[in-house]
Amino acid sequence: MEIRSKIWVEVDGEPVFGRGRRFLLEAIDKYGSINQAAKEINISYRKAWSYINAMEERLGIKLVERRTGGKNGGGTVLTNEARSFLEKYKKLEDGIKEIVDRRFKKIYGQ
Amino acid sequence: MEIRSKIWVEVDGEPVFGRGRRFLLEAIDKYGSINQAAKEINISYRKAWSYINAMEERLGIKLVERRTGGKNGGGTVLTNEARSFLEKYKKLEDGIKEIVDRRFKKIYGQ
DNA sequence: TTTCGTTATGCGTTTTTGTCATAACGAAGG
DNA sequence: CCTTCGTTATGACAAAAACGCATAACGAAA
Repeated sequence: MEIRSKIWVEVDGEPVFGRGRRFLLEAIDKYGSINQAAKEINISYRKAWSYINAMEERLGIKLVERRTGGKNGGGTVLTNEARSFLEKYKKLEDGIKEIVDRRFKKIYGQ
Repeated sequence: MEIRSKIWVEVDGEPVFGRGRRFLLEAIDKYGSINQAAKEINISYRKAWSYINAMEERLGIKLVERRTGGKNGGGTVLTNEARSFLEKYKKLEDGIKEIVDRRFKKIYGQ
């Protein structure tokens, strides 16, 4: 028996950002490609693409700069707004899991 | 933009108990009836029934005592094990939301 | 034996989620 | 000029999960 927790951001009651999308943006930042990022975190490109579109629409922020075609087929880089948003989310999330785990051990014991 | 959080218990990687099921058990305790409880928390009886079955199977604990037929058509009461489990979960959950909200205000607020 | 409000459950429908196939793009190199 | 390559971009179908309707069974009391 284990405890799990998650936190996420909503806009108008619709989920807009959580741990999965955090990993997606971080992977895009690392690889410069939605395609590679999706492989890294084990989701389909289609899904990654849908996530990004939904996030941008709901947040009203342009998160990525996409280039299609060209050398290496193109690519995608994070905007400064995306980096800033990501940082805030990381601050929010980091440490929560530890707090929850500690409580779990204390209450359920051993 | 608002923050949301949830915690839940898993067994073998399968979710087994969370806020919704907490409310369900509490409502059963209050009304002595799965049917009334389901109405109270706005889910179908079918769903409530499925939840209970899955919980009991995965936890390996008998959570409710069901009686069918008879005066008032029967009813359902919580077992002592269920009450004990519920108490632990409430201890675990209560306060987490406040911690998360405080962080959110601090990081995103004003 | 009728009534009543439960529990119990099969099954078709709807909604959501996931996956596959394929087009478009455009810089670089031949 | 045109082929190549690894991207981005989407439609359309498939699979899975969730939903909820319809109906049976139950048994104490009147």
